[in-house]
Amino acid sequence: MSGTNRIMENTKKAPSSTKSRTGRTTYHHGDLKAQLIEATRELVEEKGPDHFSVSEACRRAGVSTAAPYKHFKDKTEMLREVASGGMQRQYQQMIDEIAPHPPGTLARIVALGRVYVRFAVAEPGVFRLMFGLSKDHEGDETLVALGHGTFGVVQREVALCRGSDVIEPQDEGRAFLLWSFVHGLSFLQIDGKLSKMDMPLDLEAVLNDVALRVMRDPSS
Amino acid sequence: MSGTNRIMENTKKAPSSTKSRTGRTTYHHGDLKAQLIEATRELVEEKGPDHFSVSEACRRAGVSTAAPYKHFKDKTEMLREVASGGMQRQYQQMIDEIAPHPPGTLARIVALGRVYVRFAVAEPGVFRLMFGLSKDHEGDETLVALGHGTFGVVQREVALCRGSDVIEPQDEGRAFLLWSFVHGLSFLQIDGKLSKMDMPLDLEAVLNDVALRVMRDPSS
DNA sequence: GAGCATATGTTAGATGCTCTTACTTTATAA
DNA sequence: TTATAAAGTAAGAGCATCTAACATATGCTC
Repeated sequence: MSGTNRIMENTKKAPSSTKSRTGRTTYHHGDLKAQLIEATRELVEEKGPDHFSVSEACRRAGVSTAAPYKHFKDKTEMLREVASGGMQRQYQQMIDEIAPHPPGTLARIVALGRVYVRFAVAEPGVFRLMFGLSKDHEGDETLVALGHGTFGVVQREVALCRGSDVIEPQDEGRAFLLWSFVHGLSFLQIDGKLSKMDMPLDLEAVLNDVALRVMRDPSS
Repeated sequence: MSGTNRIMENTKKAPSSTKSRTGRTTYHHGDLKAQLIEATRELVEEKGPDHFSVSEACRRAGVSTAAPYKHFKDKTEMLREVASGGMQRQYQQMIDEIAPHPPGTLARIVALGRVYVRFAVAEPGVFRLMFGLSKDHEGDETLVALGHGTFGVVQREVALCRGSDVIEPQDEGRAFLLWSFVHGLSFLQIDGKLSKMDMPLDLEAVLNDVALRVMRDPSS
């Protein structure tokens, strides 16, 4: 009588049931890959990208430490999944944030910067993963494509702000200045340099100031 | 080659002789702490701050893996020493680079930015250590003090550029904008984001552009 | 000098991590 | 029913950090 082991209740197909992270009743997990990615994301936020450990993620998902290697090549691939998810989330937030403002206005430029910095502050671990240790995922096509997509939005908005539908070199230059600035601001913020320097930050004011300075004709 | 003086002079006692990193003839090393810091610095550059290992540094210095713990509390203290050294080097480079230019000129502002970015590109590992993983050395007074010193130079130069000897809020604001920008530019550069975006960088041009935009009166 | 205290090495090992190999269990579909 | 693939486990190799106990050189006091 072989088939009547522990899964008495599952008479039909009824694949792995439980989704609770702790109490698993069946041999197969059912949703391990997604849960490992989520556990990785949480741990990256809690401990930082450097101190994330596969073992800890396994503990949280309630599986052995060997289990992830059926779903991921190695530790860096798990991190890459989280980075990729972050890129997509950041992109979507940008799209959502500029939507309410009329095209071609400074408000849209400011909105892009706001999303960038807020994302970094809200998810510093993932942000650091996305832009920090490039060694682990420098050749990843997906991430590069996502980065291009996001930066493309910035370039388009800068061109629109100038009243043009096509992106020209000056737009790329301005977009680059904006990117550099919010990128630096984000890192200074999440690394606590500003608080250490006793520099309170009025984000909206600074973003407006920078947007104005960058978008203005330099020869005036 | 300072610090090895006593060894040669003292003919009688003749303590640890060799300074070659590999072949040690005596039980005691003679200059282990300094050599461990240097090995750490090299490894941080070669493998990045995250992939530095104490064992590897020990191998390079030719000592057992337990030896460092007579000189450093733990791994992070070794890294902190390297970070501290980097801060001092960066500070000195700034002082040297602005010296040739007349006080109160934009050229000095540009020079500060040039040092910042060039340092990051020349020593990306140490730079990342200085500004990246704050978790390991966020409470270090020495590093905070060094940071204050460096940023103080920027503030002073900005005020001078305005024609004032005293630093006022507007100077702090401008210094902060400059810092954010070169900080972001540095990270984008060393993380290879610019090359991936097919964005060649004319550092001098960009620094001049930014210095002008930031130092200019925003209400013009 | 002699002898002790201290500084600075060593070896051995506890513990934790990543990742591999070999094996077991379950789901699917012919 | 049964072959096969998918998805888990256990065990362990290899490397890491760090501690403890021990060994040796240096420096200080006499």
